[in-house]
Amino acid sequence: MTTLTDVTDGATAKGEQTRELILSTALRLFREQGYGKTTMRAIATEAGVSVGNAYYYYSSKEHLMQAYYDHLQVLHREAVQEILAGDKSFAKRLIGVLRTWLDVSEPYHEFAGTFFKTAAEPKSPLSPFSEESRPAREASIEIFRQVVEGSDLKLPADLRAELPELLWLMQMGIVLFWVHDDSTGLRRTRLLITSTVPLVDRLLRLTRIPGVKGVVNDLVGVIRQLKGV
Amino acid sequence: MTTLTDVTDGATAKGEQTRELILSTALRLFREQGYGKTTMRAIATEAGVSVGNAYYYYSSKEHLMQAYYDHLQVLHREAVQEILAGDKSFAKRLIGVLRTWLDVSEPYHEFAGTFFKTAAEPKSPLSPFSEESRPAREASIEIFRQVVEGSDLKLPADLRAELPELLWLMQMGIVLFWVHDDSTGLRRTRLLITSTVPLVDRLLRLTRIPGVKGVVNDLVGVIRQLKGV
DNA sequence: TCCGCTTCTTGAACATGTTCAAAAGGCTGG
DNA sequence: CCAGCCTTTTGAACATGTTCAAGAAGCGGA
Repeated sequence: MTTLTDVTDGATAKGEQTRELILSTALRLFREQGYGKTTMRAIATEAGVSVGNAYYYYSSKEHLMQAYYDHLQVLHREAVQEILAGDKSFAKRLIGVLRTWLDVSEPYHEFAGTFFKTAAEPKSPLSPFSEESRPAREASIEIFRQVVEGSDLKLPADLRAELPELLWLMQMGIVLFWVHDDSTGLRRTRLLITSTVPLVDRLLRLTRIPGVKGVVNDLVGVIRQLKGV
Repeated sequence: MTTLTDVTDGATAKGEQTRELILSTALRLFREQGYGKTTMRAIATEAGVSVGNAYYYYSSKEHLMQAYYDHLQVLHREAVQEILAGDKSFAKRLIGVLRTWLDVSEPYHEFAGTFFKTAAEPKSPLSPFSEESRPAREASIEIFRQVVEGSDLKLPADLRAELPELLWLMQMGIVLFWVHDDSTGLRRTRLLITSTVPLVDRLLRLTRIPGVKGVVNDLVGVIRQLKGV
């Protein structure tokens, strides 16, 4: 059920401690030397346990990555509350949320690529679309729901209902870009955000124009259809 | 220089033969048992050569995948000429090209995920955005240039110039969807194509409306900026 | 023909993610 | 305190992608 862990039933306090020791050691090594160069043996040795023990808690190296991702999720959600409590402008809220994600994730940028490599594989439970990562995904979408709800944006109800998920998809796109971005200070990704958000904002407000509205309605229909089928 | 091969200088006829033997054996095994379950040892044995010999021609298992991808590219380009010579309707041309890609790629759908897994990793030379796959990418974009050029679509010049690359991006999106699509007969991906293409078509024709035009201009500007920076 | 150079081929060795049977540790009811 | 049972831990063994030093094969020129 949980995405973070593989074993939770009958867990012991000692066990929990070991699990966290392994995770924190792994994340530190990932940060220090990258995902690829960190071996399971190194993680185990550094944490003072055996290799098999690491596998007892995390069924693969990639699951350790997944755990990191969930961790980021929580950090993001927390870091974003201030912004969501303040501004009412839709564009500002969206920019704030996206930039915060960037800030929170920055320390991991170098090896994040490896995670999204795995995430791109459909069968992998680590895919952002998978059943297993549903909780994390929904938590993410929830943030965008807050972005929309608390904003000044006026929209037809059906589009408004669909929007959070669309914004999440937009974020996935930005993440994809971010992963490939090796400009200093992530200049290009920041540029992407500051230039696309106002566009999205304007585009959404254009939905009042009759001709545009028709297209948008169809678009929403398509998305619904694809989700259902 | 080439994307298909690692060693080309001073190649012998015999050498070329071995290279092709290894590639065709690999592709066959990939198709028969999937990418993951096909070991380099199996490929070598089946081809009647040593493991090291396979590595002499293809510097990694993933490069064998890359070779398959280039192969698909050629098949697609050829299969698409008939359509491009016929219809003038932009929507029909685009649908035709996308569907043909689907048909050409169908036999490999099962293990294609593994390729795109790799492709999603930024540093990988197999990434569709990488320098190494530039030739394949440009060949792909060229197809979409043909789609636009020979069509009845009337567009502002700057958008028209940018459009082929945007359509290629759209195809990347569809591929991403396709990789995740396990519906029978790829029903969902086909649905995605038949429902989004008319939308794109309508959206493009909307660019005459002043308010929309402004947004589109900005969008083109953003894309240019991001490509340049 | 023989020498030297490049091309090609080999297979053992290596690195590392993963598995598994066995043992150790710890808890609870009797 | 013991027996039984679940949790935790171990490390050797395994699978497989990859490397590499060594040799074989081919070829062109003297």
